Amino acid sequence: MAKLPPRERILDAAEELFSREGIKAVGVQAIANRAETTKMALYRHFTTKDALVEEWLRIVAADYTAVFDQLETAHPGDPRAQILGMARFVTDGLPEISHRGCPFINSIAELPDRTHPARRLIEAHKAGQVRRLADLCARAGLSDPDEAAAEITFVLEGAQVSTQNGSIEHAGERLMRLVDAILDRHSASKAAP
Amino acid sequence: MAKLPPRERILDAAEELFSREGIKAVGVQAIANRAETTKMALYRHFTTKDALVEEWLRIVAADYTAVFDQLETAHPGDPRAQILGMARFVTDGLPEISHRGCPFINSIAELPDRTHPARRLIEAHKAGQVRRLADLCARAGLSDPDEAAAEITFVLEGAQVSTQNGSIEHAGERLMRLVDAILDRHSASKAAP
DNA sequence: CCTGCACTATACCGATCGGTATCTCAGGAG
DNA sequence: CTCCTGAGATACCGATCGGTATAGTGCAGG
Repeated sequence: MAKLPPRERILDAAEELFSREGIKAVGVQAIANRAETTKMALYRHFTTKDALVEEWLRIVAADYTAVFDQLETAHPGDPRAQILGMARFVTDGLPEISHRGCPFINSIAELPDRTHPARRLIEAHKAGQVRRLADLCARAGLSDPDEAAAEITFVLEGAQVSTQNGSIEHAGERLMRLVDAILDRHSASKAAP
Repeated sequence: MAKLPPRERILDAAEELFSREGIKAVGVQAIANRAETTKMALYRHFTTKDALVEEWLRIVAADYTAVFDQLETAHPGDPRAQILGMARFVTDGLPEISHRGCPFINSIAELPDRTHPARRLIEAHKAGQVRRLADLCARAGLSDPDEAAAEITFVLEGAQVSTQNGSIEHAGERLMRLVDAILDRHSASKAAP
């Protein structure tokens, strides 16, 4: 078992602990322990705990963006398939996320200061996702792309929240059906007055 | 200006600070200060900080339940109006909640332990809300009440999350339109195959 | 007056927080 | 062999955490 370099081990440990326990609940010592290194080493790679939090969220955001990119190459010229692919990605992630929750939603709850770099990163990422979704909706010929993108965003977020608090059964399938219905409704709205 | 009794002042201070800063970010000393009393008085009324958190969430949950009750008396025998009233209530709360977020969603992010009393309270409350919503959907004659209630729950939660992270404009109106569309779709699904 | 009670004020407890200084020790250069 | 360098481990820093002990204060009822 070849160890990864210290920086990667620290980021892996941060990913695991932050997403499982929350940001404020996890101390840097715990991260260092799990990464099988020391606090000193951690502070050589990250100036402060906040910087580590920010870097962790940056990686998570990049992973989501990568899914968008991957869907674009998997379904070129088929924006509707890309949108449904994003919904499918969230659906597939629900069981794993179950009761742990979305890292962005959870983290923003612990970052009430809107000027905090990590929070700005989350907000910029979410805004980018919505913009990209609206672009896909426009390309899919929907009559009101902004509205459709907003509605789809609502249900994607809501499905994750409801899975976390355990209030909804079969959240995945319901999410898929609802996204499909939203797309249908915005496709037909111009044709059936 | 007649002061409220200490216990009420403490709960008011907890409401303000917990919902604004988060649970772990607020110390009992800060709550006591804002309530214009002392830590000692606080621990006379609440055995521990967790107990105060739980009591706060119990009150917030009761407020939500009271809205359901109030809508029932305002629109007796009109379940659809009650459902739309609930959506309107969330919509009207969005500007105030703006960037602060829903107390339940935020708190559950800081309570990863599912056996924690406060978390159990939140989960029980959310499950009750969904059950009540499904009951209204059934009374409104929708073909699949559980599905409709789940979908409405998704969008109510999602609208709050998206408002908090600032990614969606006009979230309120979009929420209302989407809930309306969901109700229409589940009303017509049996009549138009 | 006095007694009792609820509340306040303050000091303190051990633990832990984010962050840092110091100390140890391996290994290459001469 | 000595000397230097630099990374890793340890101890430590002040601050703050949740929670408590203790002494004082205002006010009711007898």
